[in-house]
Amino acid sequence: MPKEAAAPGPPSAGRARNPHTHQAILDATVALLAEIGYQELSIERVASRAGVGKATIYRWWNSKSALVIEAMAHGMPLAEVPRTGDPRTDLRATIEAALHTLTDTPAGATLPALAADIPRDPATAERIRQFLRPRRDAAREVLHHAAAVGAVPADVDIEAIIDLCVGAIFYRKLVRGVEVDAVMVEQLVSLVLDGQLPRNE
Amino acid sequence: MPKEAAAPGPPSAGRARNPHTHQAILDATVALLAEIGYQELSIERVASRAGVGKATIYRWWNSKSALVIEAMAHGMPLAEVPRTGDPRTDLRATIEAALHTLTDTPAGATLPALAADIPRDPATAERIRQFLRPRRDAAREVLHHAAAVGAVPADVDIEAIIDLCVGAIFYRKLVRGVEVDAVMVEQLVSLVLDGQLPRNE
Amino acid sequence: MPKEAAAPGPPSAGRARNPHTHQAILDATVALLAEIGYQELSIERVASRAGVGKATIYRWWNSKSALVIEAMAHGMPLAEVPRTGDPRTDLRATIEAALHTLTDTPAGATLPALAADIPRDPATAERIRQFLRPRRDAAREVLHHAAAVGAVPADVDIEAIIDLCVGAIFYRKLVRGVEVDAVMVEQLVSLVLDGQLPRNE
Amino acid sequence: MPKEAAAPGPPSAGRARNPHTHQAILDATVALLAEIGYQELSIERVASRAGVGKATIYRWWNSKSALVIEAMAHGMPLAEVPRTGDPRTDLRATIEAALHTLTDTPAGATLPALAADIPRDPATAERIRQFLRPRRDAAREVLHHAAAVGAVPADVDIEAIIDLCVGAIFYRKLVRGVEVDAVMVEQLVSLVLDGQLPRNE
DNA sequence: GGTTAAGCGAGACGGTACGTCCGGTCTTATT
DNA sequence: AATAAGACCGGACGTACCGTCTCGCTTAACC
Repeated sequence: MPKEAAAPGPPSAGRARNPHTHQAILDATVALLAEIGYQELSIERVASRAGVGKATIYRWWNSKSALVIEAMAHGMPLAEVPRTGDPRTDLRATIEAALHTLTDTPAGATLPALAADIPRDPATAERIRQFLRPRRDAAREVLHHAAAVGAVPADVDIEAIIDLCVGAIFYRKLVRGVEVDAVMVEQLVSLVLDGQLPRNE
Repeated sequence: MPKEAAAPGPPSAGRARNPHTHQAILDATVALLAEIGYQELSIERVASRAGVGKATIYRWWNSKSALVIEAMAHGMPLAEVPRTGDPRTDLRATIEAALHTLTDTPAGATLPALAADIPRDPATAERIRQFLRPRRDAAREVLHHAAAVGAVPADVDIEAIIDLCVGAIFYRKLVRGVEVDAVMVEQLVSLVLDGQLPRNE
Repeated sequence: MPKEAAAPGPPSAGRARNPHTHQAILDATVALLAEIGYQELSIERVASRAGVGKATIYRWWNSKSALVIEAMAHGMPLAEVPRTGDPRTDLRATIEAALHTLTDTPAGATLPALAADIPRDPATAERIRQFLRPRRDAAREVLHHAAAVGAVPADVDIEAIIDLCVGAIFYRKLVRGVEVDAVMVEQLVSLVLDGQLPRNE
Repeated sequence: MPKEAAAPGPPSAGRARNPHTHQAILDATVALLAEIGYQELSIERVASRAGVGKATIYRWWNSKSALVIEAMAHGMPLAEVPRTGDPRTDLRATIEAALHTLTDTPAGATLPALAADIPRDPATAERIRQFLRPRRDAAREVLHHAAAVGAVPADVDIEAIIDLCVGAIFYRKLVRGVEVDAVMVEQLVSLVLDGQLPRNE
């Protein structure tokens, strides 16, 4: 997101922003993220790949993390999760989608690095939430429906449930570096819908 | 941990490693971690702070993350969690200790950055687990005891429980940048001991 | 001097050049020259100081040196040298005026930088001469009068005399960085009027 | 000249300076000076041409002018002026050598730019004098000999004579951009040896 | 107890990237 | 049509670190 989104404030003079340039930068960022990862991605490389001056990037984004998050938010498609209406099926699909995003897309590998930037730039937290928002919205709807049909208690804390499920996957896979398998997905589904603590098989 | 702990290679002649130097490096790393954080910490600064040549650091650790994890493992005390024998009390204390570590110590701010290094150097995952191990051991014991006294089912998947609890806190605080309060701790205790999903107050 | 002083091109329609703008640019240039010197002066700063677009400057001057020379020519007053009719007095005053210009005004500090631009843009040489012309005219008149009254030989090469005197001062002060004092002025006066080579005191 | 020539003070530790690197930088500087001139020469280009890191250049020279002057001092040969013992012949040859240096070598085109740096870095003046010193020494000797044999007055101010001759050429050619021909050389010789002011032909 | 190889500090080195400034050019809206 | 504002590409700035490489000194471990 640019330093100032589309503030209609003062009509301002000057040349208008070139939208092609803007898009080229985001595209180059997404491409490099997939190719070389967040750590190796440098503003210099993005500029060169996008055929753009470095200053143009710094004009609109004040840090690598800001650029990357906007690129991810605009350039990484939401997993299309079919909604059946069955709480169990839908919840399982939602968790699997989260697992997929964290495990199989550049976003997964990138999120810890972005999170690491929060202490240095608190605005990063808001940007991360902005990226997560649409994914989280989908999960919230599924749980909301589950509560509506009585599959979970009506006063369940949906935000906490989401943090539990995503957090467990995130932590196991991205922090501890342990593979997350279908068993864990099933454990999470059972936990939410059956109040069943994870058991050993 | 040095590249080769006690390599029995050709002990022919030569000189042994200087333990003072080794310790000075770890101390400087811990100090800098607390002062300026992981991102700003550079090998060069550690060397200068420790009064040591850069090459000496590279001789024993092959990356910043390796050095930092060893420094954290040796230089950051384990929270002393008193054990009462009461599952609820002990579990709450354990979760609070985890929360404290993630929230109030340099380790919390550092973990995401270390995790971000995993894709580049898979050995990092093992090192992170090594740092987490003693903390995790404590939690495992508490849950083991809870299972023994019937406070949780006997066949509960202790590893999954730990990932759930720590993951939820980690994710909410360190990834989403949202404060974690006592309510969440209570929710986690209830979840584990009562099979009670988090509810809104 | 504008690229086309009075371009008689297609005066058809359109709008005339704004003389206020023109003067504001020259004023800003003179001010910045005095404040920060030629090297630090940038078109960007001049534009900003003058409240003018960069393109407006580039439209009328094609280089920093062209702008600065015109600004100096129009914005730096000629030293008022009183003419007594006495060759020695007038010559001394003329040399002192040159010394003053080279030593105590921004022009002195700027001339070497402008000269340095000659190899890149030969037009610079003509512009420099244009700035020097009125100063040189004054000196020429003094020497002309001296020749007329027989204080110097009638066929003396006035241009060479001027280059000798100004060159010696310029070279000693601005190239070698050595202070030029009253002794040197006297040496030059004696050289021209008495044919007396410089002596040690 | 490096920031600290060869100060034998503290024997200092650390790796010794690599003389090949040092020479490669000076060589690249001289080559670029001849090819593209002082203004277009950038530290970046020198580094790349010499196959050297930029920081290595900055370690030993703190500015472009410092580097260029040392390169010129070490990389540009002194004109070999044969000494006959005849004051007129030798003086003429000396002046012609100076004319040659200022007119036909990169040094000439470079000197005004270096001089322009003096106000920003006074140390530049000393560096320029260092470059001029051997050339000036040669001239001084010639004039010294002329004084010894009575071709010029015994108490002549040799430094002033040199500034007069070199200054006149420098100023006419490099500042005013006017060609300097053999006539001027002859005028200078006559001035010094005959006390003859320049005359029109 | 003398020899010797490794440990070590210091720091030079080739690189890469940083974040900034400016040069020139071009576009937009205003006057 | 000339302008103020300012976006844009490109190039260079001077700095910080990276990880590697000498240097010359010190010191433990072996003969």
